[in-house]
Amino acid sequence: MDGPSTSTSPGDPAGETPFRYDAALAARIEARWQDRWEAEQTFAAPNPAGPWADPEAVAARGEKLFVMDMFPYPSGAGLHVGHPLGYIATDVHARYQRMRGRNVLHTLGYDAFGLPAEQYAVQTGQHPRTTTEANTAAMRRQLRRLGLGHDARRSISTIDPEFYRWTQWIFTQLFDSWYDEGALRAGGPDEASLGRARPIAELVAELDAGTRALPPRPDGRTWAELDAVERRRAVDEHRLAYVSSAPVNWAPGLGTVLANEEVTADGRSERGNFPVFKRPLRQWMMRITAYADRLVADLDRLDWPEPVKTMQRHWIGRSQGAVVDFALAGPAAASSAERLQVFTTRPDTLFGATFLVVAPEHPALDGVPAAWPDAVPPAWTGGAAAPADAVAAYRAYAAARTEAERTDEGREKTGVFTGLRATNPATGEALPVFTADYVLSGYGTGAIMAVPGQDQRDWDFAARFGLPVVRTVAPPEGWEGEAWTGEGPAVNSSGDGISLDGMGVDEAKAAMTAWLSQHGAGEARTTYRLRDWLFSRQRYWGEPFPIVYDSDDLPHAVPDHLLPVELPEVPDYSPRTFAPDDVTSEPEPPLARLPEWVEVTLDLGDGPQRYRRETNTMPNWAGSCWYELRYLDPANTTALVDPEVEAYWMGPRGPRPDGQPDTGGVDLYVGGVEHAVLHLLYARFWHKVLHDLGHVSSEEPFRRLVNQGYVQAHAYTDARGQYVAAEQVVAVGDGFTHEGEPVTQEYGKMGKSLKNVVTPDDMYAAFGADVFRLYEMGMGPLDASRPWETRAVVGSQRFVQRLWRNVVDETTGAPVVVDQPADPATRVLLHRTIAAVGADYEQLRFNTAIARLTELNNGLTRLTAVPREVAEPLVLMLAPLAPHVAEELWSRLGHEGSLAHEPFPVADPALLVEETVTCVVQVAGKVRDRLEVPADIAEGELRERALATAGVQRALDGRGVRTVVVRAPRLVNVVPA
RNA sequence: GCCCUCGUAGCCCAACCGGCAGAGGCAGGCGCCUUAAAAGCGCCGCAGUGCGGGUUCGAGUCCCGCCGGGGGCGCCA
Repeated sequence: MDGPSTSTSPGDPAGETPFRYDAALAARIEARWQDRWEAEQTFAAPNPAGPWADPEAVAARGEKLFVMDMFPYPSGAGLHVGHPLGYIATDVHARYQRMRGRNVLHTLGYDAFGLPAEQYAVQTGQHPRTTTEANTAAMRRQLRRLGLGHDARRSISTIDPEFYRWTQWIFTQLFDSWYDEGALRAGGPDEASLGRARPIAELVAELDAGTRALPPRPDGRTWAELDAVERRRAVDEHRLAYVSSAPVNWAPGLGTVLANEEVTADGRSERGNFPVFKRPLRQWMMRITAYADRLVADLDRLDWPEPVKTMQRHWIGRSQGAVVDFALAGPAAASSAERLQVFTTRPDTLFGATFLVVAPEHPALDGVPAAWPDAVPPAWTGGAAAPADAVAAYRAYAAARTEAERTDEGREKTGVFTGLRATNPATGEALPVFTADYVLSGYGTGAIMAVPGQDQRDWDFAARFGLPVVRTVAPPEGWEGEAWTGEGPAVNSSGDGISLDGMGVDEAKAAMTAWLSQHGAGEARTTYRLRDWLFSRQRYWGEPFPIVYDSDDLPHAVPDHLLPVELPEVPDYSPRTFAPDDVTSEPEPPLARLPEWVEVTLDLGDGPQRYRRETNTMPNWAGSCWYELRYLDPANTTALVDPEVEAYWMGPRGPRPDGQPDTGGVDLYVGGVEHAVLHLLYARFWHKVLHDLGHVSSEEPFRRLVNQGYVQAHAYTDARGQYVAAEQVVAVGDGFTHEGEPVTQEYGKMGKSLKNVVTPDDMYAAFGADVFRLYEMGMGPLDASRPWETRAVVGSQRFVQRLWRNVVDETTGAPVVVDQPADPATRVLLHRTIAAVGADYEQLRFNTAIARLTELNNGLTRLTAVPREVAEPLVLMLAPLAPHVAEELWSRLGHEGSLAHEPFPVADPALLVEETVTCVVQVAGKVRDRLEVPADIAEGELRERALATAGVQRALDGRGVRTVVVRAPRLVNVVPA
């Protein structure tokens, strides 16, 4: 091993200690080991089958472990010290488990398609591929310098055609599938779970055979009576990936449509903060709603942070209630609809429904009466001469509002009478039907029964329009508020063969639902807040759809052998954007500007035909929906993953601790909580589809999820409120100054705009990667956010330096450990440390593991000579956290190979047993004395000795003793009379 | 408005099933080494756990109500 010959450390200008562990020496050690790991493929994980099949190597290792990070987006901004936090944590876990003998799969890919990459490219005037690949290369270099023990062979990039070939293939699987609600599903918590995806060909076969019928059509025709094109259109409505013309989120300022999940609560785009409008546009959708129930239910079988589960449950928003049919009455009989169906979670309040409200987009509004009925209050008509005029005016008003304006809660209710009346099935009363934008077209049936007595929104509307209120749940004594939404006995709720009066809410709901079913006026219904996933984007930098349209405008999947559909070069990759508030603009995908690409001749089985390619691209979530599977078998050219390989790394195991069947999935997935509903919900959905279709054995992609906290940093503003460079700020007394001027301390995310960025490269240069890793892991628990403090990093450096000096001579680089046995106290300390550190690693408590290792190391510092029997296990225990310096010391201690696969030290149980312990003697819960007692002391004896102590006698001061609580051998509590 | 989280020493954090509030680090103080210095060495810990109640022999830990920080949802019938 060649020593550093040319450079000397800053603290050693004379060059007398060339082997002092400083940043320069760390840099040389780290580079050397990184090269060696790469050359020796130290972290390559063998596969049991597939192109890399090496079953003997698999058999030679222990149980498998699949560890993953949420892969990075290679942005142009580069990394700051917050980004690697999770990567270091998974690396420590993976390295520890590798030393425990596990066959560990850990790698990292790049999520490189998407809007920000495209925007960055547009800004810099370069092709997105150029900037994205440069950013990826820069990030790879920064992360390699960190010493992550990844299997580099398995790294993927979503923009690689060999990768997105399979993204497109999965899309064709979704396109070629439908969800059969009635099909039996194997596995799952219940033996006879129903509902799974099936190939669309099976649906066609069943329709052909007559064993399944289409849902009733408006024209009343059956499958057999349809022509070929009509049949295709009917089938297309069942696909999991389908084209829809429903209202979608259109952001003119971005030039693209967005998924619900990408629109913020105030109705703007998450990217760019542009206004978003609801527009009916022809778009690709994913039928994620078919999986709503399973996506909720299976959360119970995942080891995920409770907040993430809660967010997903909330987002899916399962609510149980009933649909109720109201017959349309009077002049409206002319309209096409005969009845109006509403959804309610409170069927028990039906007797209190005094009017109905439909969304402005509701189809019933197409058939309103020609004239107002007699005696219509002027306030209801909106000043219009006839219902059709009033409705048209209101629809125009609603359409011009953004989602945010429509759903602003503080706003006064608006609406207009439709001229329609509908009969309450319980009371027989004809109720007026209004349209109002507080009712949403996409939820439930787009129509509600308004019960002002039990719903504040309805109360507000009723108050505005002078509508009656009937309370059907008695509010508590002295209630002076408006709508009462709580518990109470039902009142005013008797009618045709039913009385709910006196029942509690739950009982009344059940009784009313049963009555509705019996009378054909409604039934129980579960609805979800979750909507289908809008999957197309009018963007360049994404996966092209593997779809072509024929001369009848019917979509066809591009066959497997023609995948991937490569993203073509375009003269201009910028999307066409519009004024942010230009509601009437139409999306224009960049790919549509390439007629020679769009028009294509293909043979899809019936001879060469002309087809037109789909010109939308996929959203940037597509690649992250399944990338974990490709890590398993990245070289496989015949399948996205070999089934045996998938079963090995991700397949279900035995029952969970709670007795439910295991879902399978990645053993540990670490990432930020910001992906709680987007990526994690989409990925679960695709995984379940692949599971249903038999491509994967696991039911879920990620069995265990941990959210890492954020690294935040102080930022400073001057008197004008401008941010100043945080690194130049000095603490003065109670405050801070920048170039002598006082500044104000703030706290927030690290970023250019706050001028408080610290990069990993800064840390490598000043301390080296190992010290940086130790500092990041030592700051606190993985899931806690913590403030970055560069000046505190020196603590981690001192630790490594002390360890280095305990093992190596700073002048010669030779080991200084002795082969004499350790003294008993040191040996006991070592074994207690081994036990504690092992437990800490198991539970990802790296901060406390570091504390224990520091404690042991400090203990060795006090010895005149460090025994090898302590130094070696200490080096091994430190290896997951600070792998380079550990390898270096291991090597200087005389070992040939890497320690990456050395067994982790095991504590000697005999040395963990304490012979004597300190017993705390309390009186009335306050510590009054202490006793050194044998660890196995009998309860009775301990009681006697405790009562005899001076402290107890003094505290009792003559009082008697009521009871004595003895928790041998550690505690006695004397309770005075 | 509802839901989820977190409040321990100047700062970051430990404290297992309720059982001595302190493992580790930063900063600070004292001393050592040094001509001088430090990213060197050694030593130094009275904060009763945000506030107020409660349960218990005993509460940082469990329960209730507030206060403060962070996050999610948002007219979803």
